[in-house]
Formats: sequence, C-alpha cells, structure tokens
Amino acid sequence: MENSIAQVARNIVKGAPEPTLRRLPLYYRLLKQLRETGRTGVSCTLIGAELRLDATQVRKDIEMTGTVGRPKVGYDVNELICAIEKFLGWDNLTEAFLVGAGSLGEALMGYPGFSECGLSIVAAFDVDPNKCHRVIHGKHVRHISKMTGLMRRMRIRFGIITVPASEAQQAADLLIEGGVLAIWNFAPAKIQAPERVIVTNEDLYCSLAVLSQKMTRKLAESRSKGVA
Amino acid sequence: MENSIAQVARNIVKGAPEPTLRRLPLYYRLLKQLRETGRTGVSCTLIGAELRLDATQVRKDIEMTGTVGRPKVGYDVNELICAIEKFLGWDNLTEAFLVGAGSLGEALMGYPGFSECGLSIVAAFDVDPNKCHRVIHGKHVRHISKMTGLMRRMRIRFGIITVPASEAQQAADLLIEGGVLAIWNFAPAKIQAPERVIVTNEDLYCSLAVLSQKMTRKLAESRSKGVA
DNA sequence: TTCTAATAGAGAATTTATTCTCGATAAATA
DNA sequence: TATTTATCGAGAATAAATTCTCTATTAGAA
Repeated sequence: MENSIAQVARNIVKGAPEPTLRRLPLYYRLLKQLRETGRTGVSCTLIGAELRLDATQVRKDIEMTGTVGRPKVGYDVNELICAIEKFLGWDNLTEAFLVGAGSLGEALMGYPGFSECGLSIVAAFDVDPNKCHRVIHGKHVRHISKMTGLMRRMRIRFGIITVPASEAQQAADLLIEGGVLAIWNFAPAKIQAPERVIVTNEDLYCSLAVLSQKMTRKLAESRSKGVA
Repeated sequence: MENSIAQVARNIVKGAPEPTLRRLPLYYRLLKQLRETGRTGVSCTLIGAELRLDATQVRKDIEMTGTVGRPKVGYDVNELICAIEKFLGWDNLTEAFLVGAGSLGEALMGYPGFSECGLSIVAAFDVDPNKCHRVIHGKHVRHISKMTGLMRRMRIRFGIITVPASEAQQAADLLIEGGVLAIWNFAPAKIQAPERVIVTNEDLYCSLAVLSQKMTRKLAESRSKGVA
C-alpha cells in the first residue's frame, strides 16, 4: 500500500464523493454505539449488515478516510471513529450563528450531538423583537442588527439560516457581510452568494419528492395488482 | 417520438433516478415563481442559468415527466408545473400524522407550502401529556396512545417522526401498527420497518458532513496558500 | 421570403459510483 | 501443524448519471 497519510490528505483536498460523505455519518453513529457496548473491532460485513449497505461500498468509503484494517479482523472501532472525525473536520470546533429564532431554529439549537460533530451554535438572531432577549437551550437570541458586528468580533465563520424563504436572501446577505465562510440554509429558497462562500441547502421539498414518488409508485403498483 | 403517456407511466413505475427527483422540486419552485410574474414559456437554458445546472440535465429531467417542448420556444410553464405535480404525486392530497410535538414537529406543522405538494399534516401526537391538548398551527396535539386507533379510522397512510433518536423506533412501531405506508423520519436514527413500508430518513448529520468537509477543504486550501 | 439564432430531442461519449472477482493475510479450528 | 474461514485490499466490470454532439425545428429578423 501507498503512503496512506498522503493519500488521505489528497482525498481531503480533492474531496470525497458526496454519496460517501453522506454515508460516513451513518458509520460514525453506528461505531459510537458499538463502542458503547464495549466492542473494539468491526468489519465491513457487520457495518453493511447493520445499515443494509454493500460491504464493498463500506470498505471503499472507509478507505477514503485512510483507515487500514486487518484481514479476518476488520478495523479498530476507536481508530475508525477518529479517522472519520478527522476526515470530516469534526475534530475541530466550529462556532456558528443561527438566523431565525422560530421553531425550526429552536429545534436546531436544541439538537443533540452537534457538539460531537464539532458544531456549536453560539447565538441566534431574529428580526422580530418579540423573539429576542430570550435564552433558548442556553443560547441568547439577539436582534439581527447586532449580528454582523458580533460575527466579526467573534470571528464566526459558519451561519445557519432558519428564516422563511422570503427572508432567506437578506439573512444570507448579512452573514456574508459578517464574513461567513459556509452557510447551512434551511429555507426552501435558492440564495445568491459569492463564489468563496460554501452554501448547502437543506431543502425538505427535495426529500419529500423522493418519498412522494416512491409512495405514488407503490400505490400505483398495488392498484394495478388489485385490478389484475 | 414514442407515445409519451406510456413512457411517463413507465417512468413512474420504474421510478426516476433519485438525483432527478431531488431536482424536480427546484424546477417546480422556480416555475411557480415565473408563473407569478406572468411568464408562460420557459427554456432549459433559462432554468439551468437560474439554478446553476447544466441545461441538458434539466432537459433530461423534464423529459422524465413527459413534457414536450418546442424548439426555439421551450416549454409551457403551466403544463410543466402540472406534469411535475403529477409525476411526483403532488396532485393528490396525502394526509399525515406527525409523532413528536417538540420544536421540530412544530416547525413542520407550520411549514408553508406542504399543501402545494399534496401533503397535509392533520394531527400531531406526543408521549408527554404537557405537550398534548394544544393546537399548533391549527392542528391538534393528542396523546400518542390515541394514534394507532385514529390512524386506522382516518385511513392515514403517511407518518412523520420528529421525536428524539432514542424514541424513533417506538414511534415507527406505532405508525406501522396503524398501517402506515410511508415514514418520513427526522430522527437521527435508523429505524426497522417491514419491507412494504417506505422509509426516508432526513438525517441532518449526513448533510452536515458534506458541508463540514467542504469547509475543511477550503480552510486547508487557504492555509496552504497562505504558507506558499 | 430567406436567413439567423435559439432551442428541443436523440444518442454517443464521458465521468462517476457501485458491485463483482480474486489474491493475500491472519485468526480460529481440526 | 495444517486447514478452513473471514476479511481486507486492489483492480476489473458493471451500472448510473452527467455532459457532449449533432440534427431538426421554429420564431423572429433581415
């Protein structure tokens, strides 16, 4: 095998394929559960069986993180957990501001386990004065007018948008003004941002579409069987 | 061209590729906006430019829905909207029960536009008696013990899980007992369900992983440039 | 009316992702 | 100790998704 550290560095530089990135957290969660039970080793076969994924696929994904296993034994659980953390950047704490202190914002502020992924929502902001000056899950909600200044002062580089679609662009503009590096956008709206800013959209309608079509197919299928 | 109705029927039966399904709602939203402004025609080029997607890809996606366009003109906005609705099954109303009346549940109950996608959350349920007997966004919150019976009575086939991960399986079991056909799971946990039940997981950690790695890469890049 | 430019649609080519195959290795067992 | 079995790792084969190329068509301009 080739120098694996260099290989992983290269993987991080050019980036893993998105499907792989989306599966890594699933492994990560399972591995933590296994560690809880005192398990120290794990094979791709086992992970695949648990998550209903092809074992080879699991192996290829793990390969991306640079973890090496041993024939007949598999991987060291701890080592693998650390490798995934490192690969995803979950080993470094990122402080985030959240824009939009509605129920969705509140839900995210109270989301368990973000800290394990190196994410810490340190404060929330809202345009509505009635929503400000509260403390939700230990975090202060302030007026949006204070955000940009605080961002610069606290060197916050990560923003989460949980405002209605109609206000998403304004929220994004403020984050950009504050020097944001990455935006996690929960509003069902496309937002414009400079090339340098990373934007990831969490669009529920996209997921719903997948589910809706599966359901439509299933219903059509059962109907045609009923007829036949 | 071949009989397009038969073609679309076949597409629905075998299902569109997931990437296509996830893009269709983006087109749908844009098209509705365009219709608002009075536009009646649209080209793949325009859609692609707006959403920063390849025009050919847009064309292929649209082809799946069976909509035909005209050279030099493009597609009829209205026709395309209807075709997407039909293709995704958004033209039929689906009534859903939601389990877990916390802030995430509340956020979904108040989510705008689900009705345009044929989804209607008709009631919510929770184990916590303190959360019950409320009305959120016009929907009643009842105790979980009532759910299974009501599901059968009301013929509810769609369930949304917004409980903590530790309770997700129990929630799913109750939905299954009530005869659920599809589950939209927002808890960061894998749930076991019979083959016949469609489960879609909305796992925030999976999206976060994509964002985290992009950010890690960007930081590594800027650091190496700073050094060089 | 003729020409030009924009577009859909079909199919080929390319890229990306997944799955299969096989050899090497190490633990467990006979 | 020899054999068997489970596993990793590498690479080939396959499948899926995206992008490219070309042709036909049509609206609008000359």
